[in-house]
Amino acid sequence: MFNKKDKSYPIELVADFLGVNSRTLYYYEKFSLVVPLRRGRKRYYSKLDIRWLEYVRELMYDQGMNLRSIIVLIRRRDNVILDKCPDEIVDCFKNYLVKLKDLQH
Amino acid sequence: MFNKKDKSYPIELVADFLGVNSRTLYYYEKFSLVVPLRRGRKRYYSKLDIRWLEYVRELMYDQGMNLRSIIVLIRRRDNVILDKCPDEIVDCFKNYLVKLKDLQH
DNA sequence: AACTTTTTTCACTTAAAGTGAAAAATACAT
DNA sequence: ATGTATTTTTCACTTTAAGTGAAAAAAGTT
Repeated sequence: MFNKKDKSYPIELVADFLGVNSRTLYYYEKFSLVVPLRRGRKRYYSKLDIRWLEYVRELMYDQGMNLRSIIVLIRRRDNVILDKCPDEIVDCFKNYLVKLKDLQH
Repeated sequence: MFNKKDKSYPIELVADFLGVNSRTLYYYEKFSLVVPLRRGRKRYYSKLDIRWLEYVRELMYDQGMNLRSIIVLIRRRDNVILDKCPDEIVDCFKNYLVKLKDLQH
């Protein structure tokens, strides 16, 4: 069985799911906001990575926070703000994968 | 005696002390980041206001946070990040006032 | 009324966040 | 190995938040 930390999702899939350009994920990586696994040159993201990115997007788009603030909060291990990332987001991504498979047949 | 909540410092003085343009303080007011007392049209800031603004500047300039993030943290009453505003800042401002008086003689 | 101070408005600058397009690097199939 | 497809990287551009300059508007003072 796979677990949440297995890095197995390629960048385009993740970007599509999040509704962002893959360049945005490269951009986030510059700030170590997310660090995918590299097999050769290719990047692979885990479910936890994706869940985390979903939360980052929420903070930035719904709330208007910037990257630096999120980095500050991580550095301060500010659990008040960082522990509020719900499980349902992962399930949402699961559904997306199912839909994607359906489309490919 | 005056206490820290007495609103008694005019905007130009505060702006000078903080090293910002007074327009910046008007700008912050739009977001209710600081709310000075109005006597007629004129604005007066308290020592607590000033201490708070000092801290806001530190978060923004030293750490790179943006206004929205600070507002989010206030709304969440995030004491982890908001309680770190030290008393010395107030003393620093006191010294500034003394110096200013000296210069006027 | 004339002058000063404070506030407000408009337009501009700067930098962060993000994106498009194309070049470069790599992997893949024949 | 050679041509094709995929992924990464670079460059340049757009958009928006934050901040500022200048001048008009409003108020206060003498």
